[in-house]
Amino acid sequence: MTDCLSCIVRNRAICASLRPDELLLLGRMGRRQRVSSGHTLLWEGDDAPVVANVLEGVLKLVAATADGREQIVGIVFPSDFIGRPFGKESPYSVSAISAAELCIFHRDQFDEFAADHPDLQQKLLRRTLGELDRARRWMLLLGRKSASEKVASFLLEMADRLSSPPGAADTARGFELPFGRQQIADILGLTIETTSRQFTKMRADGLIDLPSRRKIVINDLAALNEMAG
Amino acid sequence: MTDCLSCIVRNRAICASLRPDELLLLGRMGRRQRVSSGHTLLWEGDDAPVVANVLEGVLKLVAATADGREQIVGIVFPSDFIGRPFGKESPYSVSAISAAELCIFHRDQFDEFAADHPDLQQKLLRRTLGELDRARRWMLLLGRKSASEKVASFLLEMADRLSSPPGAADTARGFELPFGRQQIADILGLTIETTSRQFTKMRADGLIDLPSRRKIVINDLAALNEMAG
DNA sequence: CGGATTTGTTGATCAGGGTCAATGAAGGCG
DNA sequence: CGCCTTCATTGACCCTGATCAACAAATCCG
Repeated sequence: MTDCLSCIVRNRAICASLRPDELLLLGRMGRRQRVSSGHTLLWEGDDAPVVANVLEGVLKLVAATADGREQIVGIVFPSDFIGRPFGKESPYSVSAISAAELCIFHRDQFDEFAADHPDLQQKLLRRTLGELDRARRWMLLLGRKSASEKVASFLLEMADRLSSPPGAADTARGFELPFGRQQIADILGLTIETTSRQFTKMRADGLIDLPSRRKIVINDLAALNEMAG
Repeated sequence: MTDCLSCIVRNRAICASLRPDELLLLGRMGRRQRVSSGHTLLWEGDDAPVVANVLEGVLKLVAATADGREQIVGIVFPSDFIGRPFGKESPYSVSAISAAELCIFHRDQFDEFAADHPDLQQKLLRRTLGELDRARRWMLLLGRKSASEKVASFLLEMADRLSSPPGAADTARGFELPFGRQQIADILGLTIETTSRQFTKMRADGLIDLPSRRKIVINDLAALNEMAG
């Protein structure tokens, strides 16, 4: 595997807890892999033999009913961790929604390594606790919010998670979503039509601009916050 | 604090990872506390200065919108762990829904102890990963399932989690829910009326019996599984 | 550049589940 | 024991968001 020390997510991924010598060891176990948009890494219900760090790109975690309805239950960004340490099959599938680059480990090897490196395990625990908090706020959205509240909440969260990179010129208060409308619908527990109508309405009301399919510009943050409930 | 070695959840809680001498140390930090039904331990948004093991009783984790709509985002049973290690305020409130007995620790003290005891931390990580999986399956239910599918799924999960204690005579395939109808509605993202109607319909269709308010007897497990989607 | 395909928008209609309201059944407590 | 409070059920009605369908706009490629 190529050099962990120069890894783009070196300081943000769980590896940040490791010393250079430990990193070298872990690095030998891992291997980089590019996956193209749309590719599914892990299937719901199958045994998940790998875990990974995301270096680049965005992936989705999808749970589905027997008759094919889909709910996105997690969104994975660079520096996030994928997979299910400590055995068990994956309770959801994992697919790339943009071209992505991963740093993949065999689960068993990773588990073993983690057991010997408490700091790594603590990083993983912190991350998992954060994910759990996020999932639970999301449950409130899915269970109790109206379509307009859902879309407003979504835009605010995305603005927060996507427009942060400090290098970027945030002159434009805009950002580019890594999702299409159907995926947004699958995140919010709505249909694509309702989602689209909400976007249209928000634009008509002047809350946002939609300069292109995936671009969002927020005009009235306060109103959006109000709307999110 | 009283004796950890004779604790009812000794072998099921995260403490199971500790040796007797370690247990003694942790035991000195903790204190038992009874809480009565309805009492709220932690409030959403407030700093959460404590973590705890549940010895007895059932608690709920509740997230709410500004205007008071509530969604139950977690259910806590004996041997489960409560609270948010590693700082931060609690993103949901925690209330007892039956009389309960807890084993409470100061968060900072607990964090410190955990940092020195990797096995404990691993147990906590496993538990948290399990909770995250559960939360995600729950998201599918909230976002994509119909009222009847929600209630069927709920009954199946409760049958699984509640009727298991091996000592109990499972002659009757029945079990007693620790929730009232409103709480079930808050778990499923429904209103109390819809929930009630679904129960009534299932009884009319012979799938279940309702010998008393909180008792459930499952007559047709296969049909219920079918219905859960 | 231009046809084909995918993705998004808009409209019309419908139904699942919410809301409001009344009644009934349990459980609590003096 | 019997009143009172809480909790659950049932009914009537309505509204949000789903469904079905047509069309428009990007994007993909040869």
